[in-house]
Amino acid sequence: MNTEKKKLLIELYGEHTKHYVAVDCVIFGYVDGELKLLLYPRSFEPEKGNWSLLGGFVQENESADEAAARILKKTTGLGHIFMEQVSAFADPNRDEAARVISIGYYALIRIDEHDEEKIKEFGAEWFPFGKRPKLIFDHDEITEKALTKLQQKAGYQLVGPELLSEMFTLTQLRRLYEAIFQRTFDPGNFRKKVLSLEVLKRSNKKDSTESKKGAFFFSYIHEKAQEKDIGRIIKT
Amino acid sequence: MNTEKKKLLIELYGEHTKHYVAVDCVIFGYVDGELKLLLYPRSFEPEKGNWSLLGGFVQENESADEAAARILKKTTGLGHIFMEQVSAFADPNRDEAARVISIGYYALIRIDEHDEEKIKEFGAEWFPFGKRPKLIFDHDEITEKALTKLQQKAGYQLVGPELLSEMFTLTQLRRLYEAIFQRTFDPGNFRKKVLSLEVLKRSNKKDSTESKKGAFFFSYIHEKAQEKDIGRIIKT
DNA sequence: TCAAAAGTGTTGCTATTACACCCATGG
DNA sequence: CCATGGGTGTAATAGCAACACTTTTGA
Repeated sequence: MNTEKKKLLIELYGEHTKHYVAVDCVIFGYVDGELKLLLYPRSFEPEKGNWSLLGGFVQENESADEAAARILKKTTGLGHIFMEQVSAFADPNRDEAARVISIGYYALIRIDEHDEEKIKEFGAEWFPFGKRPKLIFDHDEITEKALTKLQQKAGYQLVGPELLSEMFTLTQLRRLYEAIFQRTFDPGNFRKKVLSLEVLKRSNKKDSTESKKGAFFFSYIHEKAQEKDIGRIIKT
Repeated sequence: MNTEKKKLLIELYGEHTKHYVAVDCVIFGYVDGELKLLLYPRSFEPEKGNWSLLGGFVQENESADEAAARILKKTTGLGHIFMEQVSAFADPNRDEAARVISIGYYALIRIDEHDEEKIKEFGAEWFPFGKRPKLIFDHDEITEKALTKLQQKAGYQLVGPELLSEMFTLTQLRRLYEAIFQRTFDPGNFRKKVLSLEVLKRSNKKDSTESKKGAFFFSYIHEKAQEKDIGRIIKT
């Protein structure tokens, strides 16, 4: 298409309204048997100082995925993080200052690996999911939808590797699942189910901090896990 | 918040780029044992004349849901239609003429109820899902994601009422499910499964067009169906 | 009368649940 | 030496898939 023509088209589209488009990130972490949420005090009016999701505007030449990754990198120091889009939120009154259409994301990060300095610099804090403060605008709604999406994902694929460290015991993995699904799982049955997927490799190291006997550390076999369709793990 | 302050904020947001935001609708219908898709020839450049999803821009004071409903109403004459958001599509190069962020939706409509005149007026046509033409931009991707979402929904809730007429036989419902999931279901097992949900009411009328014996018409008990969590119907 | 769909019943298998029980060991 | 989590085994059950079989009636 030549420039002349392109100019014409832009004029054609031009009769329509343009909108601010932002991304808002629900950042999940996990530590001490609890699912956590990384929240930020909003740095400008309106709602300045109140807790909000990590957000930012989508710029000229980046996709929403790229915008979310850029903002996450800038504020946590982490790249190559698992992220997934939740949905778009486009109520014209969702942001009281101006119309901003937001695309919601959730991210899973290993709390022990992030850059604490950077997080402090922005005043961010980790909250237990169940004890999070009220958030600004529709961020509570975004957060709840994000948890639902996370549960869906965790129901079909093991989410251990994204939230735990490289090596973990099956009890740690079970507690993570208990945190995500807000229910308990039978230790024996959970172990059998998870091992039957054949995506975990047992190391010869043991963790002795959580029990007298000591529990073997497992790690994720990434290649095997890629093979699609390991089927439903948790029935909801 | 006073106007003075508000003005200031808008200026604050103002440093960021604004974007065109559109909605694109994957319109599913069902007739003659086939899942159908309603497609439109694009009315302006670029890609003028090529097949595309039904789309339109999100205006100043409407949500994306409202925009989708408005556009659907305008082009099919139908209101109160089941619609669900698929996801946002925000690749900066997805539309070759200008950057347009699109929010994808899918809709389920009863083919026999729509306004045929209106559809003709726009040159739209129904295509069997499996024999649809190549679509413009990323509309094929939107379409595939929409089918996945539809399958997810149909796996947990009966989608009969949205796509069939008020009264339907269990065989008709089964064929609809076979079309959605692109596989066959055992007639006996499907019947038992569906009836066990207790959301269908048998009428005393029979349909005699499809078999010698005649099959009872069923209708949907809307109140019962609203009760959340009828559980997984189809395991995928 | 018989093909073809409607509708019911039976059977075998698999996945899930609940729970019993042994193991190892730090306090 | 015993309480605690690690780890294995098992019996009861529920859900599902496969398919046999019976009913009805128009062509």
